[in-house]
Amino acid sequence: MSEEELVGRVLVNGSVTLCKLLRDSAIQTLDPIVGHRLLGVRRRAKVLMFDFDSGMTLVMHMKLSGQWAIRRPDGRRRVAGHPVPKPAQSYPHRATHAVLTFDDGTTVYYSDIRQFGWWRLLPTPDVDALIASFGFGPEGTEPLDPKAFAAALSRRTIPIKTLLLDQSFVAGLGNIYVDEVLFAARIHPATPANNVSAVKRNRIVAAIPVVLAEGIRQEGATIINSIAVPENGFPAVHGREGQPCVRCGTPIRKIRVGARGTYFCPNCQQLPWRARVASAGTGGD
DNA sequence: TGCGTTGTTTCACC
DNA sequence: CGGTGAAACAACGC
Repeated sequence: MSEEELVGRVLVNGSVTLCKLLRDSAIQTLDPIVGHRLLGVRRRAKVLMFDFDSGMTLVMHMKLSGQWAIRRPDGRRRVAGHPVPKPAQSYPHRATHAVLTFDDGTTVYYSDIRQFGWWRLLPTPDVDALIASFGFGPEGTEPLDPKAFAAALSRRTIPIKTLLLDQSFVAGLGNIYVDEVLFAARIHPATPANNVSAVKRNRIVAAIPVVLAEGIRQEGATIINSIAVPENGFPAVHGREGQPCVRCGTPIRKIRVGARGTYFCPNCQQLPWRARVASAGTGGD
């Protein structure tokens, strides 16, 4: 969203009112980009990069509760990310920690109710090394190589959900979207990765880019206090504990997998026979 | 008030 | 050394 709205504009003002937003930044002020033109926007995994014509790049991660709200000079507004602050209310909100103003009158409000997100300002040539240091795997928004995916799964015993959350394995999936991918692929989230059949594996490969595309289209899922407000039936399972499965009507269940809240349909997503036996044999559940 | 929340890192251990 | 699982951390709302 930011690309079409902001690229080509000059940043005329940038204020950060939460010191720790730039805590780990090489440069602790936005001064080096104020008065400069935004040349382009990039994304890798969940990291956004804004390249300015001063040779500096603003890099950011919104973590679990970051939000971008763009207000155009004509009053039109676009909001992406966390649902709080409510898009309809007035900005800045109590949770607004940075405001950017561009030369056409466009204003960007960055809010983060949990304050876990971060911004870093650094020379553009240093960005690649920073991104490399994160060790991201292949982009989930791009088609994955099914052979490499199969080989990787066969070597891992951890729950498939935990593996899909690993950004060095596939980059871009968070807790909500992993649950949605596994629902689309009809796989129990606790299934050991090496017990996922070839058919189900291919369903995962197909589902990942589709789920991420829908998440991006919606500009973030609306989940407030663990309760989803689905749009067009999405999210289908995450945040819908006790509500009927959109496919079979069975109440959605919530469990913990790898210490993460995990939603699934107990009818559509069953453990394979091998995993059930293994889990019964060790007395686990 | 302590627990839940998520993305990520760190830790002990095999 | 790498896979694993658990714990830690960030801050806040309920």
